[in-house]
Amino acid sequence: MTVIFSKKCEYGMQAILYLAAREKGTLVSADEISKVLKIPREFVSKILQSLRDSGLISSSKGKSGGFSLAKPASRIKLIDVVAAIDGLEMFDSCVLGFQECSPTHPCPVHNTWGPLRTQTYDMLTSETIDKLKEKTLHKISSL
Amino acid sequence: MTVIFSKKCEYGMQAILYLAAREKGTLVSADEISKVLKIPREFVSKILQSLRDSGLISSSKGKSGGFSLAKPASRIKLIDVVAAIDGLEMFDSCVLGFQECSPTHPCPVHNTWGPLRTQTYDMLTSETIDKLKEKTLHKISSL
DNA sequence: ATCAAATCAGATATTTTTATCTGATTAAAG
DNA sequence: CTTTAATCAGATAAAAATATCTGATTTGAT
Ligand code: SF4
Ligand code: SF4
Repeated sequence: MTVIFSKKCEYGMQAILYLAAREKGTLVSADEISKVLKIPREFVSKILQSLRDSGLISSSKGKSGGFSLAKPASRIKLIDVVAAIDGLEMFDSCVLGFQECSPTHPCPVHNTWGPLRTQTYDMLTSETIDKLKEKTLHKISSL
Repeated sequence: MTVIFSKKCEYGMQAILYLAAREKGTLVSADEISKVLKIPREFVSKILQSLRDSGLISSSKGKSGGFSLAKPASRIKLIDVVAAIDGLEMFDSCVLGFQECSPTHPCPVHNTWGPLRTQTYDMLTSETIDKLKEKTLHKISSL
């Protein structure tokens, strides 16, 4: 089973939250992120590379290189990470796994699942990651 | 990515809903379920076997054998299928994938995700599958 | 008795996800 | 210029999820 998002996506969200919390213009290495968030080093490294390809973060090579947000935290939302890694299809698909999905042929849990799905989407869309900074730092302090 | 539940679990929910909708004491073969719900035959067969092991449905072997609910549809809920196949851990875990989870160290989306998770649980828990019968039939007619 | 149609258990295969390895490149610092 | 610490791309490995196969057993109908 999974909890909505793939590991890649979860780690990606954690990492970008960490970058936002950590940022004062500084570059953060994959190694640091790996240690703080307890994510396998090479794995998070690959995820960071893909987020860079998506334009959410940028990177510098060489000694004292690392990663940083590609734009202000006030302009990045968690949904951006989801879109970049897992894609947004889940917000159009049925929780019961039925293929067809239309208002005229709702699945049996349509009435309750529909609104929940929308709320989940809103949760990822409404707040920019700078707003989540404090809570991220508090959370990380407990890892 | 996944949409909360594994394929096995989605198929299991579909199958048990179909059994509830189809039931007039009749036995339903794995082949019929496979064809109606468009699920690979051998795969749904395995899933049905595991639901039988869990005591949710019962089966008869031999010609004109098949599956039926082990108890009245009014006493089965979708959460039973989730518990039997995927387990209930998702309702205790973090949408961002953080390991530790406690009210004192909430993850950054705690305030919004917590209630949503509870609502999702409620959705699967509040209605018994006989209540979903009509909508299931309508849904299936469109496959 | 034989046949046909079904479940059943266990093995196997395929695909996807998760994770690691290898070696190349880059750039700062000594 | 050499060392060191980092990203990078591509290949590979390991694990989990998804799907199929194989042959045995059961049971109703012919
Ligand atoms: S919950 Fe409603 S909208 Fe979503 S797939 Fe089912 S029928 Fe379609
Ligand atoms: S959402 Fe809240 S309860 Fe759930 S894991 Fe995050 S902190 Fe814990």
